[in-house]
Amino acid sequence: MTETVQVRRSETASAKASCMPAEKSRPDKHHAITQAASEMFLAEGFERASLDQIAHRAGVSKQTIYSHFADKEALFKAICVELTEKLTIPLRQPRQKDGADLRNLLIRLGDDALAMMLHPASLDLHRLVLNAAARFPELGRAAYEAGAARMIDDVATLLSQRSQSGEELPRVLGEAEARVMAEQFIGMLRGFHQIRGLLGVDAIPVAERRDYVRSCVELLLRGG
Amino acid sequence: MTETVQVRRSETASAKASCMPAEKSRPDKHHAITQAASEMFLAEGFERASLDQIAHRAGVSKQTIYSHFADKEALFKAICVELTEKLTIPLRQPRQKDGADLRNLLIRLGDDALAMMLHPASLDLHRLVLNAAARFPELGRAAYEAGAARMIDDVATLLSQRSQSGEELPRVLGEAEARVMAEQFIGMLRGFHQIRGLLGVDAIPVAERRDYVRSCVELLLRGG
DNA sequence: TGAACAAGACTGGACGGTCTAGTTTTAATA
DNA sequence: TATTAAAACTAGACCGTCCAGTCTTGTTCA
Repeated sequence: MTETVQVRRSETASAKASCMPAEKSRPDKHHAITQAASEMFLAEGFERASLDQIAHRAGVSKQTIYSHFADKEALFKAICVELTEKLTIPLRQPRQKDGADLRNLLIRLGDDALAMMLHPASLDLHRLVLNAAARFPELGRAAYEAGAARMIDDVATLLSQRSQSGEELPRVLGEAEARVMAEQFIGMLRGFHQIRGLLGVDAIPVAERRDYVRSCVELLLRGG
Repeated sequence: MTETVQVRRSETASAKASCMPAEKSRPDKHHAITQAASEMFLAEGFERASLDQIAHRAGVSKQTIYSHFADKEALFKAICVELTEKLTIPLRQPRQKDGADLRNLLIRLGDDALAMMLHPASLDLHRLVLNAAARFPELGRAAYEAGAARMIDDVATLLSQRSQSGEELPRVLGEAEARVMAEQFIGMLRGFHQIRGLLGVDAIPVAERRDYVRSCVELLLRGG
C-alpha cells in the first residue's frame, strides 16, 4: 500500500520538475488543466483562483493537478510561461518586408503591435505578470524579454538597416541610437492606450487608432 | 449591553460611509491605520495584506480599524484614493513657465514626469491599482483621471498655447492635434522605463535617462 | 461617567495540500 | 483475444492554517 504510494510520489516529483506533460499521463488531462488554470488565473489572479475551482472547471480531480504540478505556485508559473509564449508568437514570426518602404513597414508594424498590446488576453496577462513579478522576479524578467525587449530589438534592427542604405531616414543610426529611437517609437505608439485598457477606461475607436499610428510614424520619420 | 453595541454600530457605519476620520476618534489613530495599511497593501497587495498585520503595525486593535472603516474593501479603496492623491500632487502644482522656451520647459517637465513615474512608491501604487481595477472599476477610472489624463491635459495645453504664438513649433495645433501630440510625447518619454521598473528589470543610469528625455524633446520639436 | 480603545478569544468559512478507496485506462502477457 | 497488474484517475473526506469580521472584557482618557 504505502509502497505504491511512494512510487507515485517520486514519479510525480520528476514529472513536475520538468514542468512538462507527465510522461505517463493521459494526454488530454494536462491540456485541460492548463486551459482551466489559464482562464481562472487570468480572470481572478493568483490568490483568488482556487485549485478546487480549477479542478472542477478542468473536469479533473485535485489529485490529478498535483500529479502534474508540484503545487499552486508551479502551476501558476507554468501558465505564465505558456501564455507569454503563446501571446508573443506574432513577435517571433518574421515580418513581410517585400518591397515596402519604411513608412509603410512602420505603419503595418505599428498597427499590429498596438492591436496585440490591446488584445484582452494580452491585457489580462499583463496584469497577471505585473502583479506576480514582485514575488517571482524571474517571471517578470522573462516577460520583459519575450515582449518589450523583443519589440525594441526588432524595430531597432529595422531602423538601423534602413538608415544605412539611403534616404528613408534623415541620418545614419548607430546601434544605440537605433535602440533609443525604437523605444521612443513603440512608447509613443502605446501612449496611454494600454493603460486605458488595463484601467477599464473606454478605448478610442479603431479608425482613430489607425490615424494615431500613422501620426506616430510621421512624427518619427520627420524627427528621426 | 447589546444596546450600546448597536449604537456603536450605527456610528461606525456613518463614519465609514464618509470615509473620513471618525468624528469622535482620537485623531492620530486614523492616520496610524492608513499609514500602516498603505505600507502593507503596497508591499503585499490586497489579498495578502491581513487586517491583523495592519492592526499590529499601526499599534491599534482590529476593532479600532473596524470603527474607522466598514470592512477591508473600504479600507483598501480609501488607501488607494489617498495614495493616488498624494502621489499626483506634483501634477496639480502649477509649473514655472517664466520666460523659458518650449524646449527647456519640455525637458524640465519630462525629467519630472519620468522621475515621478519611476518612483518606487509610484510603481507600487501602479501595480496595486492595475490589479484592483478589474474588481473595482471606479478605482481604475479615478486613477486614470488623476494620473494619465491630467498629464495629457497639461502637456496638450502647453503645446497648444506655444504653437499659437509663434515659431517654437512648426505648425499651429488644434485642440485634438495637441492632445494627440501630448500623448505621443508622454508615451515616448515613458517608453519601457516604467515597465522595466514594474517587472524588476534593471533601470538605466540617471544620466542616460536625462539624455533620453532630451532626445524625446528633440524628436517632438523636429517632428511636430 | 461614558466613549474610544486594547487585547485577544472566537466563529465561520475558504483554501492548499494530503489521503483513502474505488474506478478506468494501458499495455504487456498468456 | 482474454487476462491481469500497474498506473492514472475520480470523488470527496480530511487536516491544518489563515483570515475577515464579531464579541467580550477590561482599560484609558476626556
